[in-house]
Amino acid sequence: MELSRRGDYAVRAMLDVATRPADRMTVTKEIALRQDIPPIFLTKIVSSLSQAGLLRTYRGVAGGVALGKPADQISLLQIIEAVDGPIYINRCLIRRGECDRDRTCPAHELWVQAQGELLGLLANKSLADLARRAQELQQAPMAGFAA
Amino acid sequence: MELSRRGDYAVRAMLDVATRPADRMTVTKEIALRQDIPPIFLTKIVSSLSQAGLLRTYRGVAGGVALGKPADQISLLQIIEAVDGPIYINRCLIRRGECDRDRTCPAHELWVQAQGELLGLLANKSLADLARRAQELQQAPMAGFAA
DNA sequence: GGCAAATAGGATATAATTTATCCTTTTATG
DNA sequence: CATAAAAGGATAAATTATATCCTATTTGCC
Ligand code: SF4
Ligand code: SF4
Repeated sequence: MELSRRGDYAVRAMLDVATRPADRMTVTKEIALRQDIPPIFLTKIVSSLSQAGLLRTYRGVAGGVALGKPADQISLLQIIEAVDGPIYINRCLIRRGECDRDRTCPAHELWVQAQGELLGLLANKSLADLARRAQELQQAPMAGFAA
Repeated sequence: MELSRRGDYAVRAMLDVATRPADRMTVTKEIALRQDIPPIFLTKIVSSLSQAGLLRTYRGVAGGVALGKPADQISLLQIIEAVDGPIYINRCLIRRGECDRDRTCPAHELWVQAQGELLGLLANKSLADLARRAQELQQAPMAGFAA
């Protein structure tokens, strides 16, 4: 019932790329440093994100990674499913018939609903939303003590 | 991101007890048979449910288990948390400060919201709701082919 | 061409968690 | 006292998650 580290890392990595100047390439190792993600592990994650088309990667000396499409066309759901595969909150939601009780199981209906809401939320939240919010949070004045 | 087997079993076991005649005791082994749950594993689950007050258990020859309180006062959330511990969909929701980025992390806010919705759904669905729905589903006519 | 810097990918190690069973004890009934 | 049930501790087995290592490939630049 918990998001994998991979998924959390992937979101942070995408956010890191999205909040850098778009004209310069971002290098995986630097993302790892800034975001405190195990560097070699991150290369795997970047690879998945790249295969999903969410990142574009460039090899070689001046290489690095950049967004594969505009940030407002990348949803959180896409990011997470790119690295963790399809999300399901119970196994009967993998596909119909995966659990042979699903026709008569009242819990099944509940999971269908819960999953729908979760996926909806993630599908409607874009990387651009997050990036915007990230800036707000960074600029936010501290709830300071000295007036 | 997936419910544990334990959690799924727990819901089914509770539902099984809730849909039996309340005057007779239900025996764990029989629940296991009916619900197709590994019997010894189920004893552990029953034990957790009992410690959480959701089941009352009785040892000895005429023993067994019964609901610990009325079915409409038992939420799905209680059942699942009784066997799996507190639900959190990302580790920053375990407690404040668990991830030191949580003050400035835009993803954190998303998880807070998602978790709120999920827990709300589970907290508002009672075992009685499920039991009622179970009866409906059993009585429901098949979407038959022969007219 | 050859070196250096970057991603790609396969294999593998390590750790953590989940699932499940075994064995012994305790409790209650008749 | 024999039997049937739950309780609980220890442990096994399986699965999954996390992370690293090593080699290959691509690219820019001198
Ligand atoms: S919730 Fe019901 S249908 Fe889904 S896995 Fe559990 S038993 Fe099967
Ligand atoms: S979502 Fe943000 S706050 Fe939560 S664990 Fe990930 S990085 Fe930390």
